[in-house]
Amino acid sequence: MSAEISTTYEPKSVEEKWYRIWLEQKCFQANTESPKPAYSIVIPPPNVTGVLTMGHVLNNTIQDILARRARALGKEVLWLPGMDHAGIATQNVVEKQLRSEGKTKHDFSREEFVQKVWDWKEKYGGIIIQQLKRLGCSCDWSRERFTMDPQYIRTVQETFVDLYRKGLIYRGKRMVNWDPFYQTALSDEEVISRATNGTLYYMRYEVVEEPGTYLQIATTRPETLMGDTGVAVNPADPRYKHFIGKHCWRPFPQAKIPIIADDEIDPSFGTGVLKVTPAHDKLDFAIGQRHQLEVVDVLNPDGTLNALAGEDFMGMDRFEAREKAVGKLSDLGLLVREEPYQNNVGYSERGGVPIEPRLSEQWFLKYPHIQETLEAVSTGKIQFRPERWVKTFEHWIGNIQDWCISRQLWWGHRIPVWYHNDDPGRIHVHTEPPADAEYWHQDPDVLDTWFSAWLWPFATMDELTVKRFYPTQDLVTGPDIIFFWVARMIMAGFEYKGAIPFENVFFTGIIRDLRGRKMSKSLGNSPNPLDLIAKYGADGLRFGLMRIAPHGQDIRFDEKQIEEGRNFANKLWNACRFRQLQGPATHSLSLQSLSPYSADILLRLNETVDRIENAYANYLFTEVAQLLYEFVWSDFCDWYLEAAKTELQSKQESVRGNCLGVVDHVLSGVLRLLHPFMPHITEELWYRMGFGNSSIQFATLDGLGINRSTLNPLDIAFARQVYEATTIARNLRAEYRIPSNKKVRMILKPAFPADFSVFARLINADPFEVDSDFAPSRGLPVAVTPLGQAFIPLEGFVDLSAEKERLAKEIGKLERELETVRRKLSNESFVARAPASIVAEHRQRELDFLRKLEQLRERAAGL
RNA sequence: GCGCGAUUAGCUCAGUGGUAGAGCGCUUGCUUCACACGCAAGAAGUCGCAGGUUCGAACCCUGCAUCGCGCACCA
Repeated sequence: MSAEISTTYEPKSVEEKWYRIWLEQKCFQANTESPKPAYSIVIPPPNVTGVLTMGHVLNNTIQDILARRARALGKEVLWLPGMDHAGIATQNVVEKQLRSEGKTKHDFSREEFVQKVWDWKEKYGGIIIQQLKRLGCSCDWSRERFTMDPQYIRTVQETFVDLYRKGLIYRGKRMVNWDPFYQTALSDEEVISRATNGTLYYMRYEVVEEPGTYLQIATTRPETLMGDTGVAVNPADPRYKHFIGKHCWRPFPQAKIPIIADDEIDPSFGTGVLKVTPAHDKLDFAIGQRHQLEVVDVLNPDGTLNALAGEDFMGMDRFEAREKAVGKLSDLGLLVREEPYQNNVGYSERGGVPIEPRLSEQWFLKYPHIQETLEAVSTGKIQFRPERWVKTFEHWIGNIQDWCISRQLWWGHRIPVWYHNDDPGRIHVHTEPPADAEYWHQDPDVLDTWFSAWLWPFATMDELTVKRFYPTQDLVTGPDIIFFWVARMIMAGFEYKGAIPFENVFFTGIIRDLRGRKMSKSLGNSPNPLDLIAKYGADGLRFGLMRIAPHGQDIRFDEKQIEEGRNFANKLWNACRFRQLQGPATHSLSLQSLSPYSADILLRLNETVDRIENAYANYLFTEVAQLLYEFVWSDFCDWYLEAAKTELQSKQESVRGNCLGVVDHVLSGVLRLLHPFMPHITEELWYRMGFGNSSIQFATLDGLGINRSTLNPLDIAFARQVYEATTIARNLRAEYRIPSNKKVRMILKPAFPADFSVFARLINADPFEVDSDFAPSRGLPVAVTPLGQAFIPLEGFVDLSAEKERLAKEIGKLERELETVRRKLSNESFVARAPASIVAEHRQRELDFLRKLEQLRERAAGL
């Protein structure tokens, strides 16, 4: 059982070994038949093209902590994993591959191309699943799902058909966000606005009815002027009132266009005159509709200009065309001036190019259950953590627009709609094609990836699993997909399960580099988590990251912190190693004869367990990590184990045994408490130490806390006095430049009779004498401690002035502290209004300071 | 323009009314029989600024500044 433990923990082999065993033993499989209470969580499905990022590490570590904590609390846990087919991202990977071979998707039929994507997926997809396993994630892999599994596809199609029949899905010609790079429509959420440096061009259009009179117009997009079908001013603008109803000349291709009045025109912007291009701007389109302006679309789907723009522009890219249009205006003497201008331009999230507002025929969804969704979050039926995201959520819901769900891609869920070849108005909306399929053609578009993702919490579950595990308890995700995913899942939950899909949503922060920049591939500032795992172990990475991941705040990543995680694992390893060198774990906890130090550590363990409980209740994972770190490193290793060495070396077997019982109790508890954060090392030590015969992940936390009434408060007070005295005495040693490993003679003039052997050990005093009648000689260095005065009889000369100076410094410090306390106590309002306990505390402090001062002054006076 | 967040030691960050904290880094001393991925001791902070509430404010309120994020506008 007790194989020898090396002095340095080597995570790699241990971590890989345990993960393999866990899988073999099916430890993570959820049992629908289990009588235990259910706990479930669904993974935010990573893209099938994805590789593990620091964001994934954070997100999935938190989920694993929740899952493993739930197991420790006796729950039947389902952590359901899977992947998203990630429409654009995946299609792009394959298209890129084709481009490198000098081909495009149009060299293949649609079926062939889709097959190629599947081939890619089988061969390279899902690397991230292996990476999540390396991280230690306790997902039920037997239930791994993909958003393009046959069953999932079926559910998506049924949903589409159902919503169509309910009238919530409809087809329409509307202004949509068009990505000219991928040549597809996008939802509003996929457009990100970026401040962009551009130019505001001032040009002039001649008024037809008044030759020689010009209207000045400011625009950032001169390349669309060929699509202008009107010029608009504010009806109340005195500068232009008399032009309303007249016309002006569009310079090229030359045409008469009307001057109209519309309230939406802001007279203070630019010149107060807007050129109206209904085909290429949302506002212009709306104005055009109101005034029955013609719609002239001068752009091709790929962002080049078409024949309507004129022959000299035809085929030209939109940004080249901008230069050319400016040049042409200038040549015609119509360009007045240009000025630098910063405005926000909508970019395609995926394509990275400016989007074009474009009029096109698309499928839209009217969101269901908007009101219930809003209420679920506002009333806290679904808890957002941190809560502040509720406001963002409410704002979005309040301004919600219909969702454009069709995408002009090949990879994805094909829209289950067929149009009759002879009469395109006749449509067949069904999960199955029409019986006389040869007379029909299917809609070429696929659905937005999020249209499958919004069904994730239940579309991944069979009937029995839904019954047992839906709704889920926790969702862990980034706030960047609050609209894309979180909000929509709630609506789908109401629509199809009549219930919320999850009770809590934990929003993680974003991991940034030390300069505060988002981590990204292009910046090259994102460390590879697998390199970090190789260097520090998965447990080290997990713990290190959790210790710096404040509650929902962004995180500045510093590899030093991960190193700390590794060091902590090593500390734990060596604490266990120390215990193991003391003999086998056959000692049980006996509360009958606890030493003061044992009583103290058990109380601190109790307090730590309580605080951890409380931190978990509030999803404060960083605090849990911090509490465990402090307890293990400081309370247990630095203080308790060092104090316990005296008992462990006792000749009395019962003293030794009692102490080992406490050490085992605390260590076994610590391993169980740490397991959610550091699953591998805790499992390894659990077995090595002989604390259990089955996996630690199912070990409950029962019996960890000790009934406080069995812990003698006087014992605990004494232990703390010893610790305080130790620090003071060690400080004195250091002041006198005595190396910490050097044994020196010390004499304690005790304040009260007690067993001071542990004190002697902790301050490395040998020989150590206790002498109530000790009469120190002049200038003998002293540490004034709660246990009494500890003297170091130095060999040879004693530097009187040095000791004098040292005492004066200490006295000065104490006097300042005393002064602070006294000032407060002499304040009548303080004594009258502050709670009695606070006042009493201050009084006690005053007494302590006085007592110590008195002793120090006495020593100083004797010099 | 509206909203949200941040501002605490050189660095990364804890700390929601009662003596300013941790780790790293720094200084000093230690291969002390678990651990140098370690041990001990130490230096280091007008808690962004200005008001207010309170016996008492890093913490609550108001205003401001700087940085970041989101939404809207974007001719």
